[in-house]
Amino acid sequence: MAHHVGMEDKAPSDGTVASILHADLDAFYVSVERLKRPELVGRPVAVGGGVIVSASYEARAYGVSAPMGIRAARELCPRLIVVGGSFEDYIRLSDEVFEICRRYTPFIEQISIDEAFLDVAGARHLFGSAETIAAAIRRDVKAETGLPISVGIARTKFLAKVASQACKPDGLLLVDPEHELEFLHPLPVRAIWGVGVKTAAVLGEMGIETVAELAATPPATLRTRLGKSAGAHLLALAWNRDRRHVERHRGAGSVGAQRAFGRDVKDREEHRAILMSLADRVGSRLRKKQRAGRTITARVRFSDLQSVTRSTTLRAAVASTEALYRVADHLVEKAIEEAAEGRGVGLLGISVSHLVHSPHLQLELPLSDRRTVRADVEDVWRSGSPAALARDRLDTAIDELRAKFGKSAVAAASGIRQGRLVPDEFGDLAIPVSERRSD
DNA sequence: TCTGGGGTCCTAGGACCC
DNA sequence: TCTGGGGTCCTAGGACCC
Repeated sequence: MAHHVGMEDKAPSDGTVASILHADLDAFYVSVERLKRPELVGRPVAVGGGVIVSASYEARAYGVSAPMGIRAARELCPRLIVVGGSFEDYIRLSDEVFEICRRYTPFIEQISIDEAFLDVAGARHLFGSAETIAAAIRRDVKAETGLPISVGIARTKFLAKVASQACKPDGLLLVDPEHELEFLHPLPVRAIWGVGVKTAAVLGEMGIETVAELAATPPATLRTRLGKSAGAHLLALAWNRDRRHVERHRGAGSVGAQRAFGRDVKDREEHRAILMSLADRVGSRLRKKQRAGRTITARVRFSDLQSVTRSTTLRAAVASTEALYRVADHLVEKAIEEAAEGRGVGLLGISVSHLVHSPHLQLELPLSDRRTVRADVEDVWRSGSPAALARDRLDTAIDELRAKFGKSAVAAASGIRQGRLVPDEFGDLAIPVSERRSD
């Protein structure tokens, strides 16, 4: 890939000065809906379909939060206004916001649609202190998009994130390197990024409620209760030891899609229809990114909300709808056989990981005049069996060769049919490793 | 309070290889 | 043939985040 040209991917911050910003849009989806419908301002609003995905601060005051069923939310807040989401708008505005941030520093790591880390260590001589830059970003974002955004500033990524959470909504908070622990230690352990309900419960059993108490716990005790890595990690964070850099270009590690039915489905044909549309979504997103993946995971959630996964790793990466569908269907079959116990299915999901660049296979073809040509083949599988898929691909390749080499290639069409796919035999691509081994 | 859809990271056991 | 240690890869599940 040609992305880094002359510029480091890792940000320049040396960890001694507070120059990491965490910028986080406030109740993002709700804020966007309010731009379109100003009458929603000041009222308890939530964006959601089956469940709440974003709640305004007025709604949060009643205890409404994501993910909560809409009915339950209405019980807490009868005046709640629920609006449907418009994801294209969210993506467009998110892009606008982070483009504004980019005026101040190229060192931006976007971690979700509504938040990003920025390293402004190298930008201070141009624009002023980190605090000045944060204020400018907040001002520009408000003026140009109308959206409120909170910014936390600290010496580490972790603390910047804690700071932005602490100053929400529409706030700005700098944690002075001299007074980090005074800020951090009184907070509840849940304020730590990575401590969820389960971990907080385990810590609670140990009598640990605040970050200060966590910080004072012997490492060995934490390791035995939370695991080696998690224990060490949380203890480090409790002392604000965090050496992670702001990283640009963090490509996704997996791509997936899932769908909940909202009811019990036992019919395999219905499952297949859903799987095909999921495979199509995942496949087209992969192809758009010029990526393909080797490990396919299918998720099945049963009617009682218990869910299982089955996965397989192929010898070569795939990105085609057809291959994803076939592998996923095989995995779902297996999951149901092994775990359903008569229960119906409430959700199906497909996810692809182990991603590599360039999903294109290269085709090596001997022409009838003894020349050999190589061609990249577009990922366009359509038919059913591996053999038929191979033919389908070859046909596509032949079309391309005709366009590239003209009549000599057309005349050599029968010779081309002897072509071999490299680096792998074609049919292998959609066959799980574990099954192939037996032959 | 029974809940969507997109992700990340870690763990543990087993297979397999040297 | 036995024995051991180390490393990598794969699979399944779980916790967490927005």
